[in-house]
Amino acid sequence: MTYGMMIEALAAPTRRAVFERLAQGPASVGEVAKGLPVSRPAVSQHLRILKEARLVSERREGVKRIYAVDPEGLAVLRRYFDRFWDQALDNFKRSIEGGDT
Amino acid sequence: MTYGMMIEALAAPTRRAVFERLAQGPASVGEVAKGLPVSRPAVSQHLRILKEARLVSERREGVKRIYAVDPEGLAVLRRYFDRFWDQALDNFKRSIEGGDT
DNA sequence: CATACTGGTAAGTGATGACTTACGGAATGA
DNA sequence: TCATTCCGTAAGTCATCACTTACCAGTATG
Repeated sequence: MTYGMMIEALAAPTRRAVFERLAQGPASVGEVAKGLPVSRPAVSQHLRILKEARLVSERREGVKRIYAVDPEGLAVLRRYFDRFWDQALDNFKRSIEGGDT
Repeated sequence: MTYGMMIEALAAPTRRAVFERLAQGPASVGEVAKGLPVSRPAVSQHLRILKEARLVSERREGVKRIYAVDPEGLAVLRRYFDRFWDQALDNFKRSIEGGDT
């Protein structure tokens, strides 16, 4: 069910923006907040959700906390959609072959 | 921005269940509703969202409406995640190569 | 110690959204 | 035409959630 949390995490536009920012490269909370039209606490809350969903990881560096996307989490999501992709192609093929006996 | 609508569409658990049911094969509204713990109108509303997001397509068959997943929509989502996958691998490589001089 | 950064947490608010029941409307079969 | 089956839509409700401001804790630097 972990992919469920991931999809829900990426559903909120602002949170998706946070994630896409981190995809460009690791950043601190303040750095992410600077590029977004929301407050820093809002970003902090979004990062918590993303971290719980295993989409980003946190690394402490002195007084800062550096967040980065977690490749393993992304892999889970990719596998999820790949599965449906295969099923969809299967169904599509079957429907063409007129197999609705 | 169409992938945004898609992710938001798949965020709701019930709606994701509707989509996953259709991934197994096309079905009518009633058939989908029969396998879920929600009312038929609820399923109907979910299907509308999924259709607007281009994740499913509708085909009229007599008095019935057959819904099926739209492979093109799925392709858009896959491309979206593939892009981040590539970026994530790039960042990962860079971080290993100790490039934080 | 005092100050200035960092950032997580609490509490409150306004909006969104996922449901329900009730209804209407189109196609089939007698 | 009448009844039946299929389904979308309207309206209302309850919960969730994304955001704000205010506050507090930890780490450097004078």
